[in-house]
Amino acid sequence: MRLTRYFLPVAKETPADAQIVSHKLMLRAGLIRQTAAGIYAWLPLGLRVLKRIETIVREEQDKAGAVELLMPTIQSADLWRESGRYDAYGPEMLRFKDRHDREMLYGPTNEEMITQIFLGAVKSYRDLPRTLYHIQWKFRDEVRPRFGIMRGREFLMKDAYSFDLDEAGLTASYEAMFVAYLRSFARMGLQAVPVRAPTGPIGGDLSHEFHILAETGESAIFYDAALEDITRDELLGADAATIARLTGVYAMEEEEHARVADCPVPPERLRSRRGIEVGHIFAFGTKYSESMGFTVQTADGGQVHPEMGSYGIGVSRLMGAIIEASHDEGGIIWPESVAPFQVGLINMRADDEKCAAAADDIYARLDQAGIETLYDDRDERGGAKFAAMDLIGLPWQLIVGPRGLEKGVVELKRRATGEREELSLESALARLTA
RNA sequence: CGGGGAGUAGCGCAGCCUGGUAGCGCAUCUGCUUUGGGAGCAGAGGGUCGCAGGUUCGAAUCCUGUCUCCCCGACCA
Repeated sequence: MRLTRYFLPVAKETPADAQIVSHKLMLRAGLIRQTAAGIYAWLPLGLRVLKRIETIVREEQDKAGAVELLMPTIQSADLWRESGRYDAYGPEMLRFKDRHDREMLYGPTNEEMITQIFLGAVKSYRDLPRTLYHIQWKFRDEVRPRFGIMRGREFLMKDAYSFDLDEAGLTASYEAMFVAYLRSFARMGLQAVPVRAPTGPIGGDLSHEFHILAETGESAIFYDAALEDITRDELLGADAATIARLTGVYAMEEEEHARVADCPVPPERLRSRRGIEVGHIFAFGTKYSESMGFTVQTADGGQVHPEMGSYGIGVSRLMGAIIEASHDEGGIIWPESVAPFQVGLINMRADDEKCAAAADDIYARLDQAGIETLYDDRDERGGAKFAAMDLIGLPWQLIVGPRGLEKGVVELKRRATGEREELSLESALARLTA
């Protein structure tokens, strides 16, 4: 993509409304634009990252055996009356009427809808287990939206729902999602800490929150330092044993931790950090299958309410979490897996015919090699180009200028470390395709 | 919902107290000089001062109402 044809409004100055670093950088790097409190437009560069995150989540959901569908953002109030949640949900749910005076709502979550869809099609134990998911925009009318995309009112969420015949099946479905979550976050270059979540009024059920450790996190986490020993490779290859190991290690949110009379973790190993909640999974059993009258027939001719679980990942929130975890004074440092482009190609002298021709040629070759490249072909000073490129945080910068061309080299810079080296074009391309 | 703050050019701000018809920096445009880490000089364009009403000869400025945004708290993925 040529910058002279792209839409990338970057800013030197930080908008006054932004408080935390990820919000500031997202605004400055031209990823998002605020349109109302807690509501954002995704600009081209931000949309690319969002889609990359979404793709990782989708791939891991598919790998875990979940099946994708897409449910609407708008739901009818009647559906929520069936489960009894229409009145229970409170003002966080955005309600409105259509032209026929029918009560509608913008979905904050989809348990009711998925249950309705599923029960209309499934009558037999033979159709279980199943896990369905979708990646869709949600709206929750937060009292106080803040931190940019991190606590927005409109946000993109992956929510999965599992249906099992019995509790053992539910546990298996839950663990499959647990693994998918560990892998998803690890692939995004994040270290996620699974925290045992309060089970709430539903009772007796499993629930875990996944937190990214960051100073700006909204919750305080207390955990055993042993959690830090777990490597990225272990998380990528996570299995039931990994889960057993992880869940065996103490990790609690502040409120829960405060209630623990005898913390099993010796003080020297107890760590306290702040965390951004990017995922939440829970097994709630038959709550919705009962309230919505969903039964399946068993092998022996009986009827049972399927055991259900739901599993959420804040896809849009993850972008903020990734930036919180990966940035420096110059701007964002995207992990390669979610970077909007892999390479930023900088033409130092767009007004120099030879240099421009050389850079154009390199751009074409990168394109042929399938390397996603943002090509800064603007006639600007080098300094402005470097600063903008650092700000938007692409993993690699390839710098082409008359000075290097004379020597037959280009400069390759790795954003994360700032390392720069002069290479022949061939070696640079080899490096980038490796 | 309680408490606090702010709406003036695309962004960041000054002007308001003490009314006299709007200014600075960045960004944008033009020209010249520049060109390897956010250039210099000269010039230019861009704002019904959130909105509505009121006071006044005259309102960005004073008064009343209203909308929006931000922060702290409570709440929450």
